[in-house]
This record gives sequence, C-alpha cells and structure tokens, in this order.
Amino acid sequence: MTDTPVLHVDMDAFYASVATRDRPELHDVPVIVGGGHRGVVLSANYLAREYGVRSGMPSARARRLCPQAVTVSPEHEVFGTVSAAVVETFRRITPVVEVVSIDEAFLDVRGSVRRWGSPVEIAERIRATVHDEQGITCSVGVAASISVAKLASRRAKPDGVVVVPPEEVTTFLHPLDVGELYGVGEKTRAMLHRLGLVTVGDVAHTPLRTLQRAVGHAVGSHLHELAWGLDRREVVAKQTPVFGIGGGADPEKSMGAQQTFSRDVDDREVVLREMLALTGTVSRRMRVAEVAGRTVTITVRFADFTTLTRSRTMPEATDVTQDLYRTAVGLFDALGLQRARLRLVGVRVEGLVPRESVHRQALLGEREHGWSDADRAVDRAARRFGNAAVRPASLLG
DNA sequence: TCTGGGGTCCTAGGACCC
DNA sequence: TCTGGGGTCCTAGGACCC
Repeated sequence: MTDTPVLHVDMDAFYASVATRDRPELHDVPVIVGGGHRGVVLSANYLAREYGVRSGMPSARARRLCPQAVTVSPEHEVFGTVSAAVVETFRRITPVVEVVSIDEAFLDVRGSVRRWGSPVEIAERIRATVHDEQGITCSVGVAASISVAKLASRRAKPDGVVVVPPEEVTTFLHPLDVGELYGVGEKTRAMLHRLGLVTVGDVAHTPLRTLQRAVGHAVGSHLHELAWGLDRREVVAKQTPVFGIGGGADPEKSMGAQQTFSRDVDDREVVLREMLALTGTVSRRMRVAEVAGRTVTITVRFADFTTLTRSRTMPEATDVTQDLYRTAVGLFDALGLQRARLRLVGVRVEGLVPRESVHRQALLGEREHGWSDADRAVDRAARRFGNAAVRPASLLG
C-alpha cells in the first residue's frame, strides 16, 4: 500500500539538453534552441535562464537579454527518438504511463512497488537510468494525485525529486502563487491578483461562487478543487500522436496548420498560395489518419497582431484538398480585406470523423469530381519522391 | 528583429426545433 | 392576443498548455 503512487517525470530543459549533450563545448555557455527570424525560444539551458531567457519568449528579446548565448536549431527527429527511449524506460517500470508531451509523463506505480521499491526509490531509479542511457537529467514529483505531482516536479527542478505526502498537500500548495496552478495563465493570474487572490491558499478560502463569477463557471470550480488538492483523475496509459499509432492515443478532434510570413503580406495571390499549401498539408495528414472533417476554420493575423477566425460547416465531411481549399478561400474573400497587411494565415479542419463513416453520397460526389483520386495520387507520389516533389502548379516558383 | 505552431476546452449569442 | 423553455448546432473569440 502506497499513499503517493503518482509520479510526474519532466525532462530538464529538454530540447537544450538533447541539443548539447554531445557537444561539450556548449556545456558551460548559455544556449537557446529555436529563435529564428520572427520566432520564439523553444528551450533554453539553465545558464541562459539566469539572464531571464524563457521558452516561448520572442527570440529578439532573448537575444537582447543574453547576446552571448549560442543559438542552435531544433532537430525534431532527435528529440522524438530520445523521448521515445525515455518512455520505454518508464514502461519497464509500469505499464500505466500517460505521455503528456514530448518531455513529460505521469506514471502510476501502484503495481510496481513490490518489485521496484517505494515511489521515491522508483523516481531515483528512473532519473539514474535516463541519465545513464540518454545523457540528460530529469526531475520527478511524487504525490497522491496528478495535479500535486505536477507541481512537485516543478519544485524539484533541476535534477531533483520532491515528494508531497497526503498530509502535507495543503501545506505545500497554499503558499504557492496562483499562477502555478494548471489552467491559470497570464490573464487569469492577473485577474485573480486584482481581486487580491495571490496565493493558492487565497483561492482555497474564497467562496466558490465568488471565484466562478470572476473567472467563469468551469475554471472557477476547477481552481477551487485544485487549491484543496482535490483531483480524482487517474493516470491513464496513453501515448501522444508524436509517437505515432499503436499506443492508445486519443483520436484527434481537429487538424490544422498555420504559417507566419517572413514579412507581412498584402497580396491576395500570395495569401491564397499559402492557404493552398497549408490546406494540402492538413488534408494529407487527414488522409494518413483516415479521417474527414466538416468544419473549416481560417485564421488571419494582421500586422498589428490582432487575430480573427472565420469558420464554415459543410453538409458532409471531406478530406478532399480542393473542397477544403474552396471553403477556405470563400471565408477569406468574405472578409473583404483591401490590401490589409497580414502576418499569418492558418487553416484548421474540425469535426473529424473516421473516413469510413462518411456518407456514401459525399464519396460518390468526390469520384465525379475526380479530386479524391487526384489527392491519393499526390499522396503516393509524395511518399515515393518526398513532399517537395508534388505540389499544385500555383506553388511552383 | 517582438510575439511559432499544434492542439483542447469554455463561453456566449443566435438559430432552430419540439 | 405580451414574454415558454430546454436541447442542440453553429459561429466567434478567448484562455490555456506544451
């Protein structure tokens, strides 16, 4: 019987650690991963963080804060390989591994203590194994629930373990800033602070109704429970789509792609060319996943960063590039923009259903137009010769 | 040289239906 | 011969997470 069966394992500065592990010359200098033109920081090592650099920060700002930092490009394939190997390490301990993202996972070790020892011993074993086999460090939070384990791993960083026994949960939680709670971002934190609710303890001692009036019904009740360490959610064995099929990944509810232009664009033809490319990317992924969708949403971000979305739901789900693209263009033209300067465009398809559930009439319609067959020919060619080999004529040059 | 890209969930109003 | 009301779908926006 263990009272702290949930482990949250979080890689320390994952991208930066992987990118520098075989490069000793980068071990003693600030390192930033990502951050190209108009980009953001994907990850920064702890030396760079001492200068205030954080992931998600505009790279221009990061470079101002720490001009001597070395910037490296992300190698997503390597990150994926390391991540998969780490998850395998977890699976040797317990089958109940819930992969949250490329660099973190929850483990339920209830069934593992007989063989592997206490949760803390398991945590240390995992850390040692990941370090020996992958050459990177991770931190582990150990608690009775998912939400507390997640907060504990953050306190454990870098390269440590923090255990929060059940009887110490409120002592642990209540001094924390409300912004630490899962689901409290910049806006909600500012709102709560304006109300004088600064710590998790403040939230815990605020009447539920007051909280809900301030931040909405769902977020309000969610926060109130988290503030008391109430979290009934179990760890569920689950992969993420990053690792491909065959691991119990949830079916995706939407698929999309967006692109920030290297310079703002006011030419309709250039915008539509980008939307066609994005639609092609999305529909190809849909066909690989064997899904079709009914709702097309476009996103337009202007030079001043204001952003709007427009969506249209079609009578039948489709995975046909031309159908999705026509809908997207209709939405764009309905905006009636007159040479507005655009920073970004995006295309997303929602309401995804398995392709075989699509109404037969729609599939017959596709056959008549011939576009469905054309898409599949393009997919085959792309598999054989690479994505760059096949593209609409308007994307050439 | 400010601010990526891929997602999920919630809210709120209006349409529509029974 | 004032106003129902509840459920569901669609649309737009917003917040959040990694």
